[in-house]
Amino acid sequence: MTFEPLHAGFYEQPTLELARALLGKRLVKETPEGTAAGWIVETEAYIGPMDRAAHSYNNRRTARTEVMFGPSGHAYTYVMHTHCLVNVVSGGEGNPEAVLIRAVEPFEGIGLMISRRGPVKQASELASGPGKLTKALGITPADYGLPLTAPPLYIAEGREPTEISVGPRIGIPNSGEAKDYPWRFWEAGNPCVSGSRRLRTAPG
DNA sequence: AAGTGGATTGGCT
DNA sequence: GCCAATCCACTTG
Repeated sequence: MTFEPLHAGFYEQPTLELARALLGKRLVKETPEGTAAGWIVETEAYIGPMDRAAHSYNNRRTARTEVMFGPSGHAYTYVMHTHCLVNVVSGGEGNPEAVLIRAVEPFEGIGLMISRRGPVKQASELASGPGKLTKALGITPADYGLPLTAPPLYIAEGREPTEISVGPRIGIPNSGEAKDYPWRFWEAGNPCVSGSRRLRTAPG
């Protein structure tokens, strides 16, 4: 099954707005094994030169960050420890900004996701983290630089998120003030958001 | 040429 | 909560 990709203009909005707007959209990856897709339920914004947590902090331009300096709407993939993470490039040409996709809710190709991820207790755990979702959807470092406006990797219209929560980003304790910026967005109460299992016992 | 440190995850205490 | 797994970009010599 194929969905209609969002047009390139969608990615022209400011990065913080884009991070919100991506919630509820569908992230789709087509491979020879089949199509896997999920609703985006968690994102984080990384805003170039002034964001110490961003790889492009201080306009650092290297082979890895090169795609961030290019046009919006392309994929920035990179390897973290043993996992691949995927970002949506934003900010427009010359502005190295991006939105990290941190979690999706499985929508299509769930059997395929299970075969890639191995057995999980709950379907909500299949893609409830930035490294999990790339494995579940089959996104790899080979997807670096791909436009998100056409197969095999693209984002399509989805649903309206019920309620959006905002908070500081995850896993950047050594980034000075930047660690407290409220640049993480997620669907309130959605069990597919990263860390949901951990937080389930301590809600307010 | 070698060392360092992650935008993580899963398993064990 | 702690820690190993395991890889690569980037820095330093």
